[in-house]
Amino acid sequence: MPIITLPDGNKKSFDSSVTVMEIAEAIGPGLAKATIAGKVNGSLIDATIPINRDSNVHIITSRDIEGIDIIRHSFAHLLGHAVKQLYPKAKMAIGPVIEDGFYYDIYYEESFTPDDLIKIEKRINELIKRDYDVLVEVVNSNQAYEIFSKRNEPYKLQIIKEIPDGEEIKLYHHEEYTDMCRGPHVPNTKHLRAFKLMKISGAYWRGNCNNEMLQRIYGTAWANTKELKSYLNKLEEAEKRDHRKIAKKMSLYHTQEEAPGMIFWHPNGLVIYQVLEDFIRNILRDNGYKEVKTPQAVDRTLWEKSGHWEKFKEDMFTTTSENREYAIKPMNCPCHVQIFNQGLKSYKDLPIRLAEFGSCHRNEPSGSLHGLMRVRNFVQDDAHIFCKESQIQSEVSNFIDLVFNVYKAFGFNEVLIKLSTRPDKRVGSDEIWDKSEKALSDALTAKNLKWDLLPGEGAFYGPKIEFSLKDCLGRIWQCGTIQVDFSMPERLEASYIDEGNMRKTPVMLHRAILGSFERFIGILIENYAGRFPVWLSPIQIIVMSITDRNSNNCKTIMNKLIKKGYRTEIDIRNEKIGLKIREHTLQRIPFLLILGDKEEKGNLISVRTREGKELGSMKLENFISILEESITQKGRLTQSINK
RNA sequence: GCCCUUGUAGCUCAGCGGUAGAGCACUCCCUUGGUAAGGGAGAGGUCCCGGGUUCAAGUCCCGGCGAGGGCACCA
Repeated sequence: MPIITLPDGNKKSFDSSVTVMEIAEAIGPGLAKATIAGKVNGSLIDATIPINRDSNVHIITSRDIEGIDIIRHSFAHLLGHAVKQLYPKAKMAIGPVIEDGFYYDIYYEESFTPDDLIKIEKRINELIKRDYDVLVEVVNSNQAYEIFSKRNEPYKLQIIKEIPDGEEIKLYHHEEYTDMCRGPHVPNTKHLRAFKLMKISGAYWRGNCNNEMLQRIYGTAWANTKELKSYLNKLEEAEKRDHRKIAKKMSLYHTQEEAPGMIFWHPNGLVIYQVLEDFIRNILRDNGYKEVKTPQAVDRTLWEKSGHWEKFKEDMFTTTSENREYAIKPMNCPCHVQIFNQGLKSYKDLPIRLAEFGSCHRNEPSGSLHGLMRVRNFVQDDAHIFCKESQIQSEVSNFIDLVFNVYKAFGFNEVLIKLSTRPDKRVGSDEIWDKSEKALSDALTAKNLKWDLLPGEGAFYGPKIEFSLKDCLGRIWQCGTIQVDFSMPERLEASYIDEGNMRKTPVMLHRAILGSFERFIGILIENYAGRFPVWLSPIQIIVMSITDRNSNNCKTIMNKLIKKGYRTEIDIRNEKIGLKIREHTLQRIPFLLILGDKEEKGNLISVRTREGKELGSMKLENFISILEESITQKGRLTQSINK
């Protein structure tokens, strides 16, 4: 006699065990029709599985987030149903839910092409129309093993082998197709309507590159076609923000075959780069850092000492001279230790903070290169803090504040924080790792920040905090970082004299705020869709003439602005003002000045913004104060004259 | 590095066995026009590189290189 309590507090009692679907039917046929699954005492359950005990039940429909996830998960099965009909020899591996959709990893001898995708999509649509019931069956692992042996699904068998004995396994029958899953799933395919297969790619079985490569089919799925359409629209819009496309249009940089993964910065792009560098340089100076510059190529023995050679020799560019082998530096830290090592240091000198905008080369795998986001030659706003153990906490804490202050200037509203702990392949004792991991997590906890733990993802010399930002398609890129390193100073024989006149090894903190300029600029381009805040804008002002008569006046105004340090260009072509406005608006220049006879006579300028707002005629001084205001504001998220 | 896709004019792309195309940009001419495209003419291509198939190859096949999307990697 289960008594069911609904979210609104209403109680219903039933004579015998009851399913979520039956509860929904008891409430109303509309709800029953919409029922996807239930949340019983907090855990999700299939709509057709009986409940025997008194329970709190929440009926899940496509309006719940859980409901959409269930739809996506069931779509993965439906994809399996279609694939096995079209390609009976395919072996199904795993088909989980991901953000916005699902995928299925499949082994199949021939490779799937985009044409196959269309075929599969068509078959799914045919299956959908049958509105068949999805049947759940609970079995034990022996039964499951037998079933998937018969069905000749080796990957499923491998998964079953890893499920502890005695644990129940749920099978979901989609007509003749059977899949295995924790569930829950939709009770009927009528809930599966809005989907699109998106792409195929390779994926290693179990994510291990020593295993065979499977074919992964990605799909997106939604509660209804309206949501699907709006998602596809959003995607299309997001793709327009792609930094590679915008950078080409704005002539920020280019790459070419002869230098894969390396950037040819054009004048426009270098402006952004230099503004950022100056910005950071000032911040470092104000925060007790000293800037240094170290060699580009260093003898291999130093990298052997630091431990990089052993782990990364394949990933470094090397060069030789007179029988000596050099590595083009992949990072600055060993060189900074060399600077620290010059002269005897006292505990009174610590912390010593050495910063460098050092150009580094890493021979990244070709498949990982991605526009500005992942390159083989980059410059970080890198610095290393040499300090005593007792100073770690405050250094880390101050650094976190610094990162957030800097990021605020760009107006980012989503910074992801991750703490990565000891990897399998590492140097240093467990005791040291315990200490460093604790130092980092304590600093984060003390600031009340939300962060994710990534076990095993730390650097080989120490744990790290990462500050990541998202690109236009939601891909996550690490930018800022702080890493504790007890090992490298020791390996490279750094030391200081402590209070007791003893030689001690300092702790080293590796840290970067922006990370690589390349990546950070990539993120900025996508974040602003190329409409840089005025302080970063490659060209801040374009001065345009109405007719040839106004050319000289344009030049005069331009020169005045350039003299004051504003990045200004002129357009005195024999073209109509409408065309000039269009072109420079598309070039995302924040301020467009229009100079005609009227302005010349009144000693005025006419100002228009790239957002299409006409600010009217004004004196140059007035315009400069508007300019100053927007430059000072940087990219902070407050009201702007441009918004 | 692995899997799939892809590489044609400065840019965006069409052509997919039979003498290289469009729009925009560019050059020249006309137009001096007031807040997102004025008009006309012209010039521009070892169709990524190297092999092969064919009477004939941007077009089909193989190999390389680059790029795009994933996977793996990421000091």
